[in-house]
Amino acid sequence: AFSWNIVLRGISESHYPSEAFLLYKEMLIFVNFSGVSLRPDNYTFPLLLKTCAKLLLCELGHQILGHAFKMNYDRDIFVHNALIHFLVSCGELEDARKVFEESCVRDLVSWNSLINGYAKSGRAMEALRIYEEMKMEEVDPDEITMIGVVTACTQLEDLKLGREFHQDIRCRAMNMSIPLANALLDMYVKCGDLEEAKELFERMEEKTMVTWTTMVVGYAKLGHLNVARKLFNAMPEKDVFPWNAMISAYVQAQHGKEALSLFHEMQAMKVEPDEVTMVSCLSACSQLGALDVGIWIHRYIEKHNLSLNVVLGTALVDMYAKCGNIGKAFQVFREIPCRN
RNA sequence: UCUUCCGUCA
Repeated sequence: AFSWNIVLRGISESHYPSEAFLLYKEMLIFVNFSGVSLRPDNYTFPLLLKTCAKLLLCELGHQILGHAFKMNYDRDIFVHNALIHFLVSCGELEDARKVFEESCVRDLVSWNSLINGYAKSGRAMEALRIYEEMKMEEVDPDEITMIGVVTACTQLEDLKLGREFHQDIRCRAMNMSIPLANALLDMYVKCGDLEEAKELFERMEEKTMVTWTTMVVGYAKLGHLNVARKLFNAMPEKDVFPWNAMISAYVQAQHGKEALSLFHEMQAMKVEPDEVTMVSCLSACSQLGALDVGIWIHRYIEKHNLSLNVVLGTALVDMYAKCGNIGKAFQVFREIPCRN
């Protein structure tokens, strides 16, 4: 099982994680030279559950869980923690909580899975409450715990509490990982404390695209478009996220022209636009009455088979309507699945 | 070889 798990892990981190399930099936029917069949072990199931969580395959996850329990891995801590994470990802928070509470095996990772799960699902207050419980039970938080509670502060726009956590992190001399620094940065930005964000940003010796994008968004949101743009230009590398951030910043500031010119620049740099890019650019077209670009985007969407969901559909309808082509607007409107 | 973390949209 050891070598199978290694391959399984590789596949899970690849571009085609769903292949992992095929390998798992093979694993179940595999019989080795001596005629001994292979058993998935307690490392196999967490891997599979994680992949289910990532792909939101709730049904399949429950099936795999059934296998794990049948093979008596129902008391394995890694399986439990993976299960908590899986349930949280499927939005089954109550069940995740139940598994956690009824679990006879519980460690820091279990707490982290639950806290971060609640925080990511937008239930900040509950995340913080669980954190309090954790401290009552005298479990020491680590930097991953802190990411969860800082994220909760971001949602609540609770700058005061966020600062307290930042202080805690410093006092306990916790490892300031990049994700944690990014989470703090995001907290300061969303709470409107750009000064603190800037200081932290400048002190970070290692920065990722997330770090830069967080700052770009921060300046843009407060209307400092030129500062945002300078940061954007200074970025050592850019994937679709920063491009989207900058484009949408221009759109929100009613600077449709700059938005579309960035859109062109982005393509020149060979960055693949996605659905978010399209929505922003369509808004820009609406602002400018740029029907030609709008039609071009519409074709692009069709050519690349980007799914016409409500958001994208609405943006298209809006673009056609505002650019004066009501007939086309109606036509697209009728094509939108599950309208609201 | 196992579990937990960050940024963009009408």
